[in-house]
This record gives sequence, C-alpha cells and structure tokens, in this order.
Amino acid sequence: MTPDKPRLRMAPSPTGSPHIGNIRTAVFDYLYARHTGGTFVLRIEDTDRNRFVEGSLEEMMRALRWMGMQWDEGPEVGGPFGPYFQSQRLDFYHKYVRRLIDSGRAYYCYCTKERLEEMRKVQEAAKLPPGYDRRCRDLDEQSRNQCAQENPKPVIRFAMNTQGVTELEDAVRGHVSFRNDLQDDFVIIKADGYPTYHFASVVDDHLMKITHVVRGDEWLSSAPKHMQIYEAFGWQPPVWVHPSLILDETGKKLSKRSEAQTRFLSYIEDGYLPDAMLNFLATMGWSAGEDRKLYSREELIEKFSLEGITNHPAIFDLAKLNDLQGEYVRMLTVGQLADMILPRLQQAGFISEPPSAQELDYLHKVTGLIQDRLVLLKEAPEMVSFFYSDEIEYDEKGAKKHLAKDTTPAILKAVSIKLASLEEWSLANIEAALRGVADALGVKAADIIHPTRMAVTGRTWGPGLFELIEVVGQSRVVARIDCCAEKYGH
RNA sequence: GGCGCCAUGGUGCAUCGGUUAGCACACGGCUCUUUCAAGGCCGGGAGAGGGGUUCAACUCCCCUUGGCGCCGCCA
Repeated sequence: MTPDKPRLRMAPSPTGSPHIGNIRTAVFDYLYARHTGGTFVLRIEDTDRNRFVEGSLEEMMRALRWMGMQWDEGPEVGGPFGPYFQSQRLDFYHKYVRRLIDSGRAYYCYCTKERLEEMRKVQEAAKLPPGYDRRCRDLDEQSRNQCAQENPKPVIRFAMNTQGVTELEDAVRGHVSFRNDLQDDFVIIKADGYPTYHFASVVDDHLMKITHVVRGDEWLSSAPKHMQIYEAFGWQPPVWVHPSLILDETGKKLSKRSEAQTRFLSYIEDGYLPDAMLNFLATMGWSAGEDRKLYSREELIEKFSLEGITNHPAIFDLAKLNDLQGEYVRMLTVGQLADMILPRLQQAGFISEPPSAQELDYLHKVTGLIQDRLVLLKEAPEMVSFFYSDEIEYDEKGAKKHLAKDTTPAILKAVSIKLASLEEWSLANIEAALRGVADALGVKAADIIHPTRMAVTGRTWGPGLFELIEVVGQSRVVARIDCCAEKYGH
C-alpha cells in the first residue's frame, strides 16, 4: 500500500455490456495510475437491483483484461479496501448516513412517487426548475411520526446548502461554479435501503482513498452534490477529472441506439488488436501535445498526463480506428499474426485442431502474403479461403472481364501446360513461365495474369499472383487452371 | 425551460499573443505494380459571428449563435 501515490478507480455498474465510453474512461484511469506508479482499482456499483444484467460484470472484466488493463484491486484480485461490490458495503452507507442525519445534513422523506410525479408535472407546466420541494426537510416530530405511518418505507435525502455557490476545480475544466439555490435535495438512500450513486460513490471513494475521480462530462452537473457531501463529512474531495464525451457519428452521446458502434465486445470479436484500440482510445480526447499517430503502450504510460486531456467532445471515427488497426497488423511478425488468425481459420475448418507442423508451416506462408491487406482478424478466413479450398467460386464481374473471352481457354491451357512442366517450383520459375507464355502467345503479361488469377483464386484482387501460385502448389494450381479452362471452353 | 460544459478543415489532434495555421485519418489525383492493399508524391479543405484588451489575437475577456450534457427512489 502506497498512500501517497494516486489511486484511481473505474466504477462500472453491471447494467449492460461495456461500451466504448466506459473503456475510454478506464484507459485514462489506467494510464494515469501506471504513469504515476499509483493504483488502479475496479469497483462495482451494483446498487440498482432492478437494472442488474447477468454477465455484464464478466464482460467488463474481460474487456479490461483484453485491453491489458488489469486492475490492482477489485473483483477476483481483492485488496485492502474491500469489499469491492457496493451491494456488499451497505453497512458502511448506513453508518455514514446516520452521521448525516444526526448533523442535520440528511433527512427522511416520506413523499410518495405519485406526489413527486405530480409535483414535477406542476413544475414543468409552470416552467419552473424541477426538483424536490423539500416538504419533508423540516418536519417536526409529530408530523414525521404521522408521515412514517403513511409511508413506512421512506427514502433519505441530502439537505443541500441553499445559499451561495458550490465551487470545484476540475483538472480539465478548471474552475467550475454552481448556484446552490438551484440545487436539489437528492435521494441518497432509496426505499429499499440501497444507496444511490451520489452517496455510495462518495463514501467509497473516500473509504478507498481514491485521489482522482475520472468520469465522463455527463457527471459534471452532479459534481456539486458530491462536493457538498464531502463538505458535510469534512472529507477531502478527490481531484476531479471530467473528460468530454465520445459522440457518435451524428454528434450525440454514444448510447444503445448506436449499439453497433458502442458495444465494446464487438471490437474484440471483429479482431481488433488491443494495442491498436489502446492507441486509438488514448488519443481520442487526449494528446501528448505533438503531431504523432502511433504510441506504444509504454510510450502512452510515459507521456500520459491530465493536462493533455482535451476539453471538447470527440466524434468516434471508425475509419481512424481501422487505419491504426492496419498499422498494428503490419507491425506484427508473421508468426504473431499467424497465431492470431489460427483460431479463426480452425473455426472455418481450414486447419485442424491441433494443427500439424505442415499446416503451421503453410499458415505462415499464407499469412505472409495477406499481412499487408488484412485489417480485421475476422476478415482472415474469407481472405485466405482459396489457399485452403479448391472449390473456386468465380467472382461474377471478374469472370466477365477476364474469363469470358474466346481466347481464354487457349491461354489457360497454355499456362497450365507450362506450369505443369516446371521441374523446380520456385517463384522465379513461375514468373518466368507466365511471362514466357505471354511472349509465346504474343500478348501482354496482364492478359495472362488476370485470367490465371481468376482461375486460381476466383477473384480479381489479392496477393501477388506469382507468390500465391507458389504457395498454393503446383498440382493444385494446375488442376484449378484446367478446371477453369474446361468451364469456359464451350 | 433551468443549469453546466464546449467551439481550429468532413473527422481526431497540434499551435497555449507574433507561424505561409502544422500533423494524421478520410477524400481527389499521380506514381509503383499483374490485381487489391501497403508505400511514395501532389492537391482541395479550418480558426462560428460580433464586440473588446493589445503594437499584435485562433490563442485573453464579454455577448450572440450553435453543439452536447444534466435536471430519476438510473448510474
């Protein structure tokens, strides 16, 4: 335990699949903790029993670990400030809320949901700022007892200061100030005895000695609530860090509506690389103050600072993510890439489990040929299919363009014969053979190459033809060309 | 509606009083080439508007406009 070092927490609620915004916040937490030699804690804010979603905590942990952002304290790893589930910390909240009630900074509220709803309607109609009217704030003993009889399950509200302003310093916003007469007496303990976020997070952040609270800009408006709780307890508030939100392509806050863009696990499934994602997320809303695109994890940790966090929202740019992903794929060694796509090729039925030595050897050759063009790992099976399957499906447009000519069968036949006659199957010989056919027939090399590519791969695009022919192998190539020549022979 | 935050090209950032306003992505063109990528080269494209402060403002202040966020017994 190093009390003088920063302690940051990521505090998700298990109410759904983690999304890009959650993870980006975690990236900032993680980077700053690592940069300072501090502690990164994971705390689960499961105080809403109605919205609990089975499996979402597991997804969150999986996402963090996939990103290489292992927490130092929290679920599965423990730590000196546990438990790390708020649902297991109820005693703490009740103990501290008692203090607030005793000091007059919190009170029981017996108002029914119906009355609250009615009140809001009236406020809305009168164009008044919405908020609790504090009817229960100054109840005398007698009326309190009466109310308690009518509503035995009261909530507890925090008694906000109504005078002056609440001010705070935010690491990315600077000085921020809120008028207290506009503040609301919010609920801190619900009727079911569970605390609300506003209360639980403050109590826990204090108890867990959190020094920096990093959370989305959406929380800034409720920061005065938290500040006043700290004041009421006489506690030292943390350094506030409210980075701007990540917006979807329409400029709105990322939400369930843009599910495809936001659900973090889908990026794992698509085969993005953790380091590419880390690089992307870190540089979205943060900058080292220089014109640079690529940062390794170590560089990110070394350079990360709160000052570099941007104060304006950023729109999620998939094209940029993909560009970075391509960069990272190309930086991999062939062996690394091969290992990464192996499971996907096994799933496609191209490689057995476990793979044989020959299959691995072949995989490496194939991988070397597609590395430059592969972006998402999930594209690999489709991209390499013709290396594994001899059932060639001809691309319609390509066939029309390169195979439908009268001369096609003759060309294909000539290529096949020439290739079949090669005694040494080498790249140089293959290229010489194909160019030789072109010369012999008096046509351009392209007139040989395109039909041959179609015959061997069924497509108009892909790795270099000579290289790919070499890897697929003599007999298979010759067979495919013969087959194609026959198909287009009539 | 109230409150809060924000405002550099389509997008993400740089420049934190003096620059021909820079980089990257995307886009367009050229190049390399057997195709597709990757690479190289070139190009179009920005300080929301208005007031101040200052010798000087994208940079500081104010207003307007615009965008976003929050206003739950949800987080």
